[in-house]
Amino acid sequence: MRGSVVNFRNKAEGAARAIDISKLDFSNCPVRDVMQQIGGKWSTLLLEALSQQPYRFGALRRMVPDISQRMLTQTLRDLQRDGYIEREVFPTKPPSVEYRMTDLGRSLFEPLSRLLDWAEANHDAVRAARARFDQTPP
Amino acid sequence: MRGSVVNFRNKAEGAARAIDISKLDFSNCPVRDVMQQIGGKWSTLLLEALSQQPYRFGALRRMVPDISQRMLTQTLRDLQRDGYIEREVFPTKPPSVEYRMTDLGRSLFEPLSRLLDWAEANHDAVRAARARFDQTPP
DNA sequence: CGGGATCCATTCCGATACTG
DNA sequence: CAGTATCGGAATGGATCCCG
Repeated sequence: MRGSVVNFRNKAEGAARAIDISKLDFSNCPVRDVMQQIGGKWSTLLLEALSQQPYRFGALRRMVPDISQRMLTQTLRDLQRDGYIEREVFPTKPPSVEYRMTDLGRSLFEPLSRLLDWAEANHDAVRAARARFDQTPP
Repeated sequence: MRGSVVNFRNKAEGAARAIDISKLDFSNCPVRDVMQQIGGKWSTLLLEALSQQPYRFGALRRMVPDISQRMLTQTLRDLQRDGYIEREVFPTKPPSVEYRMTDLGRSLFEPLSRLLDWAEANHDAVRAARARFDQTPP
């Protein structure tokens, strides 16, 4: 398993004592840290869009019709912050801004894409399981 | 791309008119529907744990020391609802409950695991990008 | 056109207390 | 042991208005 589930080495290792949870830094866990961002409501949708080709702000907005302007801006900024996408401003009037994937983003999207393929292929099975669960007596 | 980004066929296709967003059912989008659950704060951690072997409630609690009892219960129920894990109750005194992955869960964890591998391998790059972004002038 | 700033609703999550 | 119930705070996301 990737280190431990929480990805840290207990400094009191060898001492079979209880560990002080408050002293641990769980943000060092890659699973948590990366999945946090990927798991956002709009992240994968935008990564999928930008995996095809660069798009401008307005184009992305049209591709994901129910995203708010605020969340589009914010999600794009967060993806840029993590190094998955780049932002280029063209000083035209009115200005235009283009977003494109970075190499890091493309390397992320490789395994991510396989997961999305799975989601599409097994969506029915998941929905069926859900329906079954919801119908059994409480 | 998997259908459109939002995964629906515009029924007014061919008519280049604006579509009525309020009439669309975005929950039919597998990407959204599956990633929603996977993206939860604890889901991947628990899936990773259970991908190894079945575990009891208390064991999972110890493997993820900072999860609350409430969230452990709830996340496990949600994962069970989606068909990724099974729950078996042994009517001992006191009762013991074991959680194990289903075939569906194992098939999900295959691509998911690749993504977690990526996260572990590229965590430093992500953190570096983040630090760079946060240091550039506001 | 591509945002920033504000305000508000919802949802998520943790802490605590109680139970078969 | 493995939950359930309730509460409150934090985080998340949407709506609206403004701006260069």
